[in-house]
Amino acid sequence: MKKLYLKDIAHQLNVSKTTVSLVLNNKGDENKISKETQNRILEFARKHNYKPNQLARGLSLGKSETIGLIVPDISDIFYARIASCVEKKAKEFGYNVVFSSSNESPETEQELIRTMLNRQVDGLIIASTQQNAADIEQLKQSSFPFVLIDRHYPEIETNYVLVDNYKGVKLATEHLYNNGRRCIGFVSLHPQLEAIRQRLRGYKETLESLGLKPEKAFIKELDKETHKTAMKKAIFELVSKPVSVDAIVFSTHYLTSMGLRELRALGKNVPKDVAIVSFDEMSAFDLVDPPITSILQPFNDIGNLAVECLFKEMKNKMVKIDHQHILEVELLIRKSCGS
Amino acid sequence: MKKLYLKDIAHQLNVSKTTVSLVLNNKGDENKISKETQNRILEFARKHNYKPNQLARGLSLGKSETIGLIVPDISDIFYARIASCVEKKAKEFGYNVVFSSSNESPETEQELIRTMLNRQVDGLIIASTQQNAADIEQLKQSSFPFVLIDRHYPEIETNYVLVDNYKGVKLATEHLYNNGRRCIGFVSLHPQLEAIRQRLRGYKETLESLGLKPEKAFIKELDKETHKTAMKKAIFELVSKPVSVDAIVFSTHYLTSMGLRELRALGKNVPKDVAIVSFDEMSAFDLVDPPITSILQPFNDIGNLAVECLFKEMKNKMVKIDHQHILEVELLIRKSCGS
DNA sequence: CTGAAAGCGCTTACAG
DNA sequence: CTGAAAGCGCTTACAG
Repeated sequence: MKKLYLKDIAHQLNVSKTTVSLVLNNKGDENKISKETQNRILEFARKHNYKPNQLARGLSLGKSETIGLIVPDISDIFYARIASCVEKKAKEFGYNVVFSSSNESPETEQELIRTMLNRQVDGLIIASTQQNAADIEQLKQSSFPFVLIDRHYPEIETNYVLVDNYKGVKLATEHLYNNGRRCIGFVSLHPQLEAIRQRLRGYKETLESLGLKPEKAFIKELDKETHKTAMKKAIFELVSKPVSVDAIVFSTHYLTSMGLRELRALGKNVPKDVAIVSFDEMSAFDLVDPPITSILQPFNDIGNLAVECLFKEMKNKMVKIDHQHILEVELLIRKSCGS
Repeated sequence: MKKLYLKDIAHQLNVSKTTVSLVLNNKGDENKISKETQNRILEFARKHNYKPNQLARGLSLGKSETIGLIVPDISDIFYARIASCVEKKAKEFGYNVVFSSSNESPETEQELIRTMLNRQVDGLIIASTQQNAADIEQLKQSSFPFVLIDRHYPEIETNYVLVDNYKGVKLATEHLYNNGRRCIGFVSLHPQLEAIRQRLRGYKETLESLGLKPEKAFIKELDKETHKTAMKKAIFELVSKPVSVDAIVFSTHYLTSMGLRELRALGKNVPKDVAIVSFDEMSAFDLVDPPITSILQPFNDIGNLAVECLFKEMKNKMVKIDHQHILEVELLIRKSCGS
C-alpha cells in the first residue's frame, strides 16, 4: 500500500489540490464546492484511508494539534493517572499529547519546554519543578498557552489547577488529634515546593489551633536525592526518646510506604504505637496492614480541568489569567489512625 | 523574545541560509565551511538559543525524530514504568516519544497507529490489544520499524520483547505446591491475549507435571469489561464447596488486589485458608497483609531493550526480524503462600 | 464553483 | 568555500 498524497487524490479525481484540501477540511460548503465533487472526494479519501501528513499540515497551519505534558515522573502513579486523563480529554478535542518527565531537574524541565516549543506544541501542561521561574515567566510573557498543575509559582501569576494542600493536612492532623494523638510528627520532602510548604503550614497551624506546639524535632524534611537512606534515620529519631511521636503525617504516598517499612523494622505497631496518615495514596493502600488513612487527590479533575483551561486559553489567543483552580481534597479514613 | 528563524541568522550574519543550516547540522566541515564562519554561526545560535522548527525540519528530512508508544493503559503502573524507561532511553538517542492508550480497544489502537503514522513517527513500540492483526501485518509489509512489547501475535513474525509468562506461572505454581497446596486455582482475564494463554498453560502443565489435575472449576476467566463484578462471584465460587481451593494464582496485579479484597470480605485468611501469588506486582505489595508473593517482570529491561531494537531497525532501513526477546521473570517470595 | 501560486521553515543537491 | 533554488506536503488568499 503506497502512501497516498493530496496530489494523488487530486490527480485521480481530476480536480485541484485546493479543492481536495478544502473539502477534506470541511470547507467545501463555505467555498461552494458542488456536493457531487465533495462526495467524490470524501468517498475516495475514505476508501483509500487518506490522512494528511501532520507535519506538513502543522507547518502550514502554524499549529500542531498537539499539547505537551511535562511531569516530574511519569512512572509515579499520581502523574501517570493525570497523564491518562489528560490524554483522554485532549483526544476529545482532537489533540495528541507528548509527554516527558523532568525527573525534578530544572535543567531538564527547561530543555523539555524548549524542545516542545520547537516541536510546535500548541499548549503546555506542566507540573513544574518549581525552580524554573525564568522559563515559566518567559512562557507567560510570550503569551504562550500553558497551565500549571499540582505545583505552581506563588510569585508568578499564571493559570493553574492545584489541590488544597493546606486543607488536606489540616483534615489529617485533626483526625489524628481526635483519635487521641498529641505528639504528631510530619515527614516530608524539603519544602522547596510550594505544595509541600502548604502541607507543612497545614500541619503547623492545625497543631497550634489545637493548642499543640509544633516541635522542631517532630518535623523531618528529607532531601529528594537522599530520602531513601534518610528515611531510616528520620523514623528512628521520631520514634525514639526524647521525641517519641505517637503519629506521623507523611506528605507523599511513597514516603508513607517507606516510612511504614521503617516503622515495622523498628517493631512499632501501627496504629497502636504510631498512627499514620498519607497525603495521596497508592493502589493497594486499602490492603496494607493496617489499611492506610489517606488524603485523596482528585487526579481526574486535575487532568480534565487542566486540559479544559488550556483549550480555553488556546482558543482565546489573548491569554487571560482567569483559571486558578484549587480543588478540594478528601480524607479517606481507614485504620492506620486507630479507628 | 521574538522567535528566531534560520533566515534571521543568515541575515544578521551575512551568510546564506544554506551555510547556517549546514553548520548547525554539523556538516560544516564536510562542506569545508571556514572555521571562522562556523564559529560565528554556532556562537550566534547558542547565544540566541536558536532551535529549528521541528515540524519544518521533519517535513524536509522525512523523519520526525519521534517514536510512538502505544499501550493499553498509561495509568497502569506497569505500563507507566515502561513508558518512563522508553522515554529515558529514547532521549539518549535524541528522540521524543508520543504515547497513547488504546484502552484495550482494537479500534482505538488502529486509529492510534494511523494517527502516529500521520504524525510521521519514525518508529512504533506497541503493547497491542492483540486483536489488530491487520494493522500489525500492514506495518510489517510496509517495512515500517516497530517492536511489540508485552504482547505479541504468535501468527505474525515480528520483533518483540516479551516476558516468559509460562515460566513465571510455573515458578508460582511449584512454589504453592512446595508449600503443601494441592487445590490451586487460577484467576485471570479471558485468554484472548497470548500472554494470558501462556500463563494459563504454565498453570495447567505445571499442575500436571506435579501429578495434579487442573480442574475446570479451579479456573476463572473474567471478562475485561465485567471483571469488577465478576471477581466477587469467582472468588466466592472458588472458596466454597464443592470447589474449595487452598491457593490462587492471579494473572495480573490488579486482579490480585481485587481478589484479596474479596477473600477478606468472605472472612478467608490468607495464607492460612488460601495462599495467593500475583503475576506482576504493585508498589505496596510488600506492605500488604500478608506481603504478597509476586512474579516480577523486568519492566526496565523491557523498555530499554524495546527502544534499542527499534533503533536498530530504524537504522537498518531493511527491517529484519531478528529481535525476538523473551525475558526472564522472577518469583519474589513473601508471605502470602504461607512461608 | 475551481485552480495556479505562494508560503509555512527547514534541508540539500547543484552550480559556481 | 558559499549561495540560489527546489522540494518536503500541506493550506488558503486571490483571481477568474
